Amino acid sequence: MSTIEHEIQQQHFSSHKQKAILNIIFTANWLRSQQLQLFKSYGISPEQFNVLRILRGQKGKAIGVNGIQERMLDKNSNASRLVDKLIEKQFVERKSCANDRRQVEVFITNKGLSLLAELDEQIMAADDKYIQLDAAESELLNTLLDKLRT
Amino acid sequence: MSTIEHEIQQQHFSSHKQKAILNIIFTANWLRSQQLQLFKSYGISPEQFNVLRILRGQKGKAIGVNGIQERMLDKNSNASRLVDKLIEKQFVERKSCANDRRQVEVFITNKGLSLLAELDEQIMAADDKYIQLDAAESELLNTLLDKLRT
DNA sequence: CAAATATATATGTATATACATTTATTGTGC
DNA sequence: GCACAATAAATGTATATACATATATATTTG
Repeated sequence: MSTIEHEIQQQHFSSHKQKAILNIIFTANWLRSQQLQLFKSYGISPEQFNVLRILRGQKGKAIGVNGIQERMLDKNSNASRLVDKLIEKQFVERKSCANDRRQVEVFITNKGLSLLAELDEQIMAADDKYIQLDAAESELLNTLLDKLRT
Repeated sequence: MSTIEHEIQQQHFSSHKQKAILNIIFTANWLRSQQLQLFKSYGISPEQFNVLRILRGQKGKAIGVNGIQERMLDKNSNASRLVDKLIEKQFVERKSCANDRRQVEVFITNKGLSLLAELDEQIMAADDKYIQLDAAESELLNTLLDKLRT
């Protein structure tokens, strides 16, 4: 019994669409909670982890704070400060850009890559375990979410 | 083109499931962003709005801070402080409980009900407009999300 | 009944988001 | 070239979450 009705103790919704909105928000919070413990044990937040993955995805190619922001899951986040936190922990480096001195170029360090290699694997293993969807259902879910935002 | 691939500029995902996780989190943030402007014009946050709706749902029946927390979309939120903010704005009242003096009973005021009546209608109208799912698709989405968390 | 335990709520602190503003630099029109 | 707008990033401040701890009251147990 993990219906949204049960989870938020609400029996009536004005429409399936309104219910879906609450369900998406609730499920996103639930997902975050599931992952938090693991993140915490590595001294990093889900948002910082997201930034690290973006940087790894660059494969050494230069990216600025703006580029990170555009690729983030939350477009209203504040990449500048997240990068600060990651620099403190030596997971990323900041280099000033020669061509355009307004820009900075952000790179993931070897220490950052090591962390990701380990944490990423554990997060994915955990996800696979507690997310009760098969590939076809996941694909359908992606289709619906993409359509929702069209 | 509002596929998640495009939105976060990432072409490769390790599985449909992993992609779905990012899609849910991204979509929840997107939904929040869509609603924020409207909330802001009424001097309230989405989380405070959620608390007000919970209180309205009580139809005058007493509920404590704990009960609010259990019904919230984010179980890790902090109902106590959200109630504080709502009291400042006179949208809710706090009464000490006679039977159990540890508890407080929280009620929505007429001012709070008026706000909800107006804002709720506008939020739902806006949602209907920018959420591109029909009732059947919404129902399917709810089924998938409920299953995911099983 | 007193001491220990449990419960309801509040509070302290670190992190993150929302949004306006600031600072530094670059590009453009005249 | 210079004033002015545009851009990249950083910063200030309010709100919210995550989690540990504190405070008050209630319940249980010896």
